[in-house]
Amino acid sequence: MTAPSGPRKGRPRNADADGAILAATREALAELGWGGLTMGDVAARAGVAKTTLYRRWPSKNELVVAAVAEQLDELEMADLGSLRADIEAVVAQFAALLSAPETQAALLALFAEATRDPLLRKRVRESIIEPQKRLVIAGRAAAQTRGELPMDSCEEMASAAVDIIFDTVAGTVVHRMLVSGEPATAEWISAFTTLLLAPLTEIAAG
Amino acid sequence: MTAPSGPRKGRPRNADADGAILAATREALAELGWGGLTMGDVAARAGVAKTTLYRRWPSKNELVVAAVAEQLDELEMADLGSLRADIEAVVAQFAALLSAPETQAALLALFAEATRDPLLRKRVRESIIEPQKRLVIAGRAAAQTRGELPMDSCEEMASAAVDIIFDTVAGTVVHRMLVSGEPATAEWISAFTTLLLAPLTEIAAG
DNA sequence: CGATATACGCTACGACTCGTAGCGAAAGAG
DNA sequence: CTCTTTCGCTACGAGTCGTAGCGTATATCG
Repeated sequence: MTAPSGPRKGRPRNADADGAILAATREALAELGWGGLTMGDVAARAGVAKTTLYRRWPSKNELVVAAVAEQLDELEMADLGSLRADIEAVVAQFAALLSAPETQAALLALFAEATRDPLLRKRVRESIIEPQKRLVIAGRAAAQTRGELPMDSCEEMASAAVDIIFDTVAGTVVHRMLVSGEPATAEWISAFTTLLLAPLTEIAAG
Repeated sequence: MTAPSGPRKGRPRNADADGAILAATREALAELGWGGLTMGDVAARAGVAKTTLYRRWPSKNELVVAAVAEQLDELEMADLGSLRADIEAVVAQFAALLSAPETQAALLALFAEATRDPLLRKRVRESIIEPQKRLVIAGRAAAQTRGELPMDSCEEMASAAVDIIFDTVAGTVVHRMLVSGEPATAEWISAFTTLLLAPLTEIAAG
């Protein structure tokens, strides 16, 4: 379904233009931010006319959402064999994602817009937040099968544990990368993981 | 120093206008977001002329920074007699403040703009982030006098501890309230405090 | 009291951006 | 060849930022 049955008659769209425009949007977003980004500038960077942008996306907001969504389709998670390694991998992944200036500006601009647009907020949560939560769930499950963490006594506690761990990891990394503005060095990741490991078993046990 | 010795001659500024303008800014920011907020609209809401805004703040950015900073000055650190109670109280305060839509939109819009504007980023850190560290400092001092935490072995370690604690608390609460969009229930606050208390003494001890 | 100095509201302005409309030309389908 | 769609280009109306000028209101100083 949703077969992209493009128009069968007429001049076809430039297939390369979409990627070039979205890349130019992310580039401009990194340099100028949401407010400083202009459609004319994006068009010039992509080497197309401004009217071409509006022919493919109805507004500046929609264009930026599409540009960020395309960027966030790369997220994955690996089982590294130990709880510490998995946590450090998750933290490093967050940090790497947030170290790109274009992602910083794009994500925060999206979050800001989402605070007053419930539809956009829902889309951000489903496309960005929940997938990251699955990383925590997978890591916990792997640690439990390895015997590093006790099995969940009940489903409710497990869900709460996932939420609190995710909020702490994501929140702290985001705060450090975006607010403090300091990079997540290997030393910092290791120290934060140590800090996180101490109470983890307690919470997991319930 | 920095005695705000205002001009001694000439018509004095309307003392009520500052508060009205900042309140109008937060209100407009909640309804329209950063991009939708206009200086003319803020002036109309506050019942002043647009030129009055520019007479008191040099730009839209600075006005929003001041509006958000004023909002966050409401936070206070209460001495409730135990470290756990103090932490839970300040987390609850912070969460309650961030549950207001106007604060959500304001903070996120500000952070988003700050990712591209180093000067604005610096202003945000100085006017909003750094002043809130006083809560951590006060809470730690109270806990130390009560004997719940050891005294600082050296100033450098104490400063690092304050930074880490603040980053974790602020980052986690902000993330949960603004990004995940879930309320900070009493259960969540209690669980997060437990998570925070375990490594706290280690860090404080150095 | 008058002179001085500042804040105020109002209007207008230049520069810039959004998003749209119209034009001729290009590129494919039937 | 004809029809349809996309393309780049130019121009436009509406709206915003931040500034300047003007007359007026309200304070301090001599």
